[in-house]
Amino acid sequence: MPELPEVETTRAGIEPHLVDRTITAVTVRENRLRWPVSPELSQMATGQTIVSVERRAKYLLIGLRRGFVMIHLGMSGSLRILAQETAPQRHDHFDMMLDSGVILRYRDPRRFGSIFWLDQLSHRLLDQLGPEPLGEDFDGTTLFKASRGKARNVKTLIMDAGVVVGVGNIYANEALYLAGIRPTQPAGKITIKRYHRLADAIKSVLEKAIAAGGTSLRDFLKEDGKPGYFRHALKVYDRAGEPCLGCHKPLSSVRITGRATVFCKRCQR
DNA sequence: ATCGGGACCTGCTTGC
DNA sequence: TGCAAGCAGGTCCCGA
Repeated sequence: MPELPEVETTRAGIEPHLVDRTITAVTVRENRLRWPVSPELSQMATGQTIVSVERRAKYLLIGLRRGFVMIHLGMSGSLRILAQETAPQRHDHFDMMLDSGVILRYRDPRRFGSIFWLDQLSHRLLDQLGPEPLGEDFDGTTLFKASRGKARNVKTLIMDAGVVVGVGNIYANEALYLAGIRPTQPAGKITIKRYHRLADAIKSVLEKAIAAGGTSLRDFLKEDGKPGYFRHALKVYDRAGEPCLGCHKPLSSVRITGRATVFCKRCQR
């Protein structure tokens, strides 16, 4: 479900409910996620005050006076803010109770997500990540340099978290369409000029998606239970066979490393 | 070193 | 109607 805009939407939504609150209890109902939930999490976090709610790539980082709770939503995860205790549903794996009475509840049917306790802001899953796409240290030159000598296709390149983080399947398709670049193009053959267009397209589509509250396709809901509205702005994702919004030819689809890839043969070269 | 594919899960849609 | 196959927003890890 969540790519960077959905994670950022969630972060911004939960932040005001969490900062300056004290954690009164942590409940782990199911610890078998992508990796086991850190066994010390409940003991370390309970009684502590939350000082920040940040995001790095698709990880949420809840900063406490001492240590961090790190959450990844995987494919089907979501966080909700509950004003009061309600009976947990199937797949509600984790609760964090606050002194305000609010509960932060984690749901993840497929259990591809993860929840870790971190003593410090360092983790093997964080330390190898590339730059943030909306940061100043990411631009066309970043992509150009990472692509030299690479035979892999450009879509796989921009979805590689070691190159740039946060670009998942929806926004990779959208950004390549906006930049007029065919997803199957070998990354090593693309000019720096076109990589500048692509980096700009990535920034643009992510910013617009964040402003719209993310993309709700099947089951993504914001922390308040409402959907995001960027779905209506998608130009190619989930539109295979439908007319290109530019030239009206039917959109083509292929699979690239197992992922649905939609593009326009005329508008993307 | 680089790359593609498998693996991890559940739930919904599609097609026979 | 029922059942099985196929597919889904992620990404680590392994073997080639």
